[in-house]
Amino acid sequence: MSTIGDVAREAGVSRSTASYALSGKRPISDEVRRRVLAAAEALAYTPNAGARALATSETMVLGLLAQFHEDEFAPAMLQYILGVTDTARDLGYDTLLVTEADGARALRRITDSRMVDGVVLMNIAQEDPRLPILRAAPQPGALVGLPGDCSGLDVFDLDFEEAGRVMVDHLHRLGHRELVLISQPDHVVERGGAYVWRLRDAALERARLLGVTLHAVYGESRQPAVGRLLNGVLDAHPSATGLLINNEAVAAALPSVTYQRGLRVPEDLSVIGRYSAEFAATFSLPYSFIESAPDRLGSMAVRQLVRRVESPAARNEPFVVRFISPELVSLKSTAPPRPR
Amino acid sequence: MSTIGDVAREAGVSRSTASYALSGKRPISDEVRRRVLAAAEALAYTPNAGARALATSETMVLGLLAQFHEDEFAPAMLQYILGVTDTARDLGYDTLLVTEADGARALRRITDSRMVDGVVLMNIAQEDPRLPILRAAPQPGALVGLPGDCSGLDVFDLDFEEAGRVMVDHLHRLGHRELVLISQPDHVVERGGAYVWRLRDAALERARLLGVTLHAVYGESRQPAVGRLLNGVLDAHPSATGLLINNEAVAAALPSVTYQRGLRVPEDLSVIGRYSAEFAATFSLPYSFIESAPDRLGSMAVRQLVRRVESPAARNEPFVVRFISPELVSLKSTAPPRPR
DNA sequence: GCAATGTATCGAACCGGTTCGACGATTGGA
DNA sequence: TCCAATCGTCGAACCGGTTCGATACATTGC
Repeated sequence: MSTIGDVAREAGVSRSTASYALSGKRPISDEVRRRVLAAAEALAYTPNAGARALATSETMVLGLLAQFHEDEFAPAMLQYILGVTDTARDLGYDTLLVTEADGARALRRITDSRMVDGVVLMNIAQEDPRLPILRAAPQPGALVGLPGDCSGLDVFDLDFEEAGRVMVDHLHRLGHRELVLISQPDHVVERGGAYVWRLRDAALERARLLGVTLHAVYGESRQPAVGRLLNGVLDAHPSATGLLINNEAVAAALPSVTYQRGLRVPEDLSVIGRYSAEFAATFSLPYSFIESAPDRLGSMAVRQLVRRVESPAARNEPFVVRFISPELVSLKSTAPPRPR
Repeated sequence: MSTIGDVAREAGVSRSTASYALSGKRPISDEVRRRVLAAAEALAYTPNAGARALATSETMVLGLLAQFHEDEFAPAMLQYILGVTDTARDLGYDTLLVTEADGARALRRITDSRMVDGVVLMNIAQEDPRLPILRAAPQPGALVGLPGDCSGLDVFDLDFEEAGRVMVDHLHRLGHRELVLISQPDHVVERGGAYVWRLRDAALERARLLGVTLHAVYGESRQPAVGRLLNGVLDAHPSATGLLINNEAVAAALPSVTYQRGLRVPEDLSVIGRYSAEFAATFSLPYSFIESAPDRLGSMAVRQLVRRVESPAARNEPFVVRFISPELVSLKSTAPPRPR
């Protein structure tokens, strides 16, 4: 491989002149610039990333910490990841994907060694052990997901509270008075997945205000437990007329259960999910849903991160906590209730 | 952040001595080693990745080129990715995930700039424009998927030909004489997805030998087209008693279609898929399937890649093309045929 | 006609590691 | 007692970029 020294020699100038001609950071005569560019072209010169990182303290790489837990629905994660990698590339960055189980250690490794200019954290827990490390790190970071303590961090998440209220309001307006909300499995909550109770508590509160009965149950995330759970829930609450689903795996499993039981949606049962349009299309889910906008969230996180990485001024701006408002996309899976 | 110079000063030795004490590449007295390690600990010293890469020409990063096409089923890809990242980490490497649409340009970028020590390529096409670049690159590479020309490359893939034969054999043995094989969409083949016709042609050949009628149809990968397609296929071939599915999206969509049509599996229809156990569990697919072993393939590719990266001897070994033999996992979705 | 200004280029230092060759101090053998 | 070998450490060079300060030369102003 050729170095900038080779290019300089080929063009008959010094290394520094070659560097300036390529970067444009100092005025260079047209003649010399032309020669340097031609030499670089001829030698297929590409700057060495390590050397450049050493000299400039910029790697043009962002870290992406994502975790794939047994009890979470992996396909839903993928869209967040693609939102991040696509936007990063648009802004000129590559993405180091880290899926290590010990996220704290991984974070320390990639920040301390200066492999990355910034990091995006996903699967944020209420008390996330990675956050103290991120706050102390020299690089900026952005979160997709809401932790207990947002201080010193840029945070992006869906407004799950509002999502819970929108779901309840919508079915209440149609006349429903008894609903079931299926959340994520227990472990997700125990691990600190706050979005589960954020949506649930807001939904319960709104239901209470409206005089609607809301049964909140935990879900499952793997088959065949999901199917059993769904059947159990429908058996246990025969008079419930609406189903709210804050759990991708349950949503994906629902169609076969309703077919099996001969339930029609929305005639016999109204259903609202919470996932992305992409997810709905992939799994052909015929339910109205709250758009969870994973690509938008990933993209927003990266944009803010890159702002801070690239501008010293931006690094001192106050931190932001930004919620995407839930949008209810209607696929006509809700209707006025009818006793089952 | 502290540098090795800081550590050396703190320990009262030269930078080179500190380096040797930490790496163990030259004998160092116990006393000095102790002081250096203590200093490194006290200063929370972590080597700068860029500097080390520059000095050693090793980045401890592997590139992973994956593409997410509109007409492919994204969740299936995820498992290959995790197979790669997990194994890479076990071997001490981080993973640069590149999902850029222009894979050839991306590959050139990360190899020329020496950001990675090696690359894993996925979504291999018959005539893949990335392969000439990979062959010319200074870093070794490994492929998950079989291209038209394997020369100069390590290649890992499922034995799709054998998979096609196993499917046909299995149903033939049960007494089936008319089958339908649903493949990937047209575009996948046009783009060079050889695995589609590798399985299909082998299945057709075996069916011909056995005197079995095999209707080979293209699939779809997005809803609602998938559902329409499935219904169309079942309408068009009312006397077919077995379904072979080489298409994750179609497999995922099949349960709701069979429920809708009141078809029982395996009583009315025998079904065999081709996907991973993980995929089957995630989507609660009740069909016997050929295990496509994405995690194993990703892992094998990385192991071979790292061997070549780390050992100059291994770099000169002959290239390997290794096929995983298809294993039929029975979930009892096949039975002797009965006219529909 | 000469100082002041501006423009294009060069040399050297630096980023933070690793590694090679040399050197002084100890040890062992003759 | 002297020399060779061994061990532990140091200084310097190097990896391949970027950037600062200096310099040479051309241009402008008075």
